[in-house]
Amino acid sequence: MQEMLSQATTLEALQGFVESLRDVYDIEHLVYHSVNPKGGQYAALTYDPSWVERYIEEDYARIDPVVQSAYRRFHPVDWKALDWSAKTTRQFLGEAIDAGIGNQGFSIPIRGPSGQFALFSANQKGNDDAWAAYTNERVSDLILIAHYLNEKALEIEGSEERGPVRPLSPREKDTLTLLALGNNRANVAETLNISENTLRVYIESARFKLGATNTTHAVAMALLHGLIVV
Amino acid sequence: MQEMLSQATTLEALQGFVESLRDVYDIEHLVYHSVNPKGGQYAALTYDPSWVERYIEEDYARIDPVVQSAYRRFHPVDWKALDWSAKTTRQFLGEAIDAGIGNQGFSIPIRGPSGQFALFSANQKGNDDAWAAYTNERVSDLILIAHYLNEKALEIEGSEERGPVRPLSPREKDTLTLLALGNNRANVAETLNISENTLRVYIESARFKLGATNTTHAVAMALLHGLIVV
DNA sequence: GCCGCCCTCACCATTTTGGGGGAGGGAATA
DNA sequence: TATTCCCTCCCCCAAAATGGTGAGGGCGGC
Repeated sequence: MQEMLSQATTLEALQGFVESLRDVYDIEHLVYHSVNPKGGQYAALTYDPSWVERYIEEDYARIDPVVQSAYRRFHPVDWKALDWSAKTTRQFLGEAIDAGIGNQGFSIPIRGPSGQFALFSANQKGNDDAWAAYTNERVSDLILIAHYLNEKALEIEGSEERGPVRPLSPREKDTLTLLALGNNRANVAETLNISENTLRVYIESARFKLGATNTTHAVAMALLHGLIVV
Repeated sequence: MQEMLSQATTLEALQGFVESLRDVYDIEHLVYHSVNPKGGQYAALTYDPSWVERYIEEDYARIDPVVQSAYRRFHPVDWKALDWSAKTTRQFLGEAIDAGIGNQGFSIPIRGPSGQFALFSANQKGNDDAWAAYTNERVSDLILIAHYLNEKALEIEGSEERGPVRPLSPREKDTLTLLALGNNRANVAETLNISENTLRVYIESARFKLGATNTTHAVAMALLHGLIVV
């Protein structure tokens, strides 16, 4: 199976890979869904194309409780554990079921550097017990698949989503870190025991290196690039 | 093995688990190393305690090329592929080898929401070929272990590293997102087709919800909490 | 129906940032 | 040795952000 994946060099091939996986794993639907930072989405999945189109058209990722919940979790999420109570959520659920998505499912969140985020989901119709048995048996396999699939997808898409940036000097890192924590220039300068004038040089050079238009932008970019850790 | 892990309820038990894993996998050292956002670190590992102490004391995570490189990658990293040329890095390497760390190794980066980051590394002394054979055989197992180990560590530590925050309204998200991209208030207001005065209300209410002292802080917090996606 | 939250807009004084200069000493690298 | 960063400091002035306060309409939940 991994040999098959390693031969995939296009996103279309990934799509085919996911489809064949569905048969191997004897499940109705498998979905690899990459939510790129820039708002672009890519998916390799077994859903009905019309549902996919609608999902993207309506930007359902914003209300899809699976996406929203997985985005702030580490563990794989069983769909049963989600909150489906909100009105918009119930409506979304109704549409999804009409489109043939199973009532049982679980999703594995996958993260990369710079905020890359993807979901690998398996789902089908069925009762709770059967589903619990299935997930219990398959979860390790699916975690690994999620991992390799994401690795491959990033490789194909070109993982340099955010262009490379010049590394920051230690002082620049200190500066942006303290700014990210909510300090203003005066505070940061005091903390670092330097004059505010000096501090400004660091901020501006960091901004220049990052191609940022202002301090907020520079801090956001430094965080997203993993250049500073708060 | 997973049963053994599921019974671990303390960080000490995790330590024991990692030690027994080392024997099962016939390797010199295994290291689970969680780098918490706040700068706190936790590790379950098989290194010499004096090296661990020194590592923490000197804050070597800041210069350790394994940590630095893994932090901005998705794939597991083989230590051979790293850049060991910088002076401080070579010195660090010398100290590490003196402390008994193997010359061959690889590390699997693991990420959670809100910027949680951990590393699971395996290493030992040996030549390149033997190491390549070992990693090729074991990498899938180790990826899974890394996954479960991190899941368990977060569970034990309490994964609410950053206190919960009130959710942001759609307009607040829009606002912070556009600010994170480097727009100033005037631009954002124009983009959203609202007056700058209105925009300010969103910024301030977002700041209030997040407990942020200024816009930069609010944007940084929103990014780290996964409340906005840029 | 009331309460809370969201969306929208306004004004004014003050504080904070940004733009654009210049300058010296030190460390590292090519 | 020359060049390139890095760290440190200074000045002036314009532009932008912030703090505080007030206010109306809408929607959804209890």
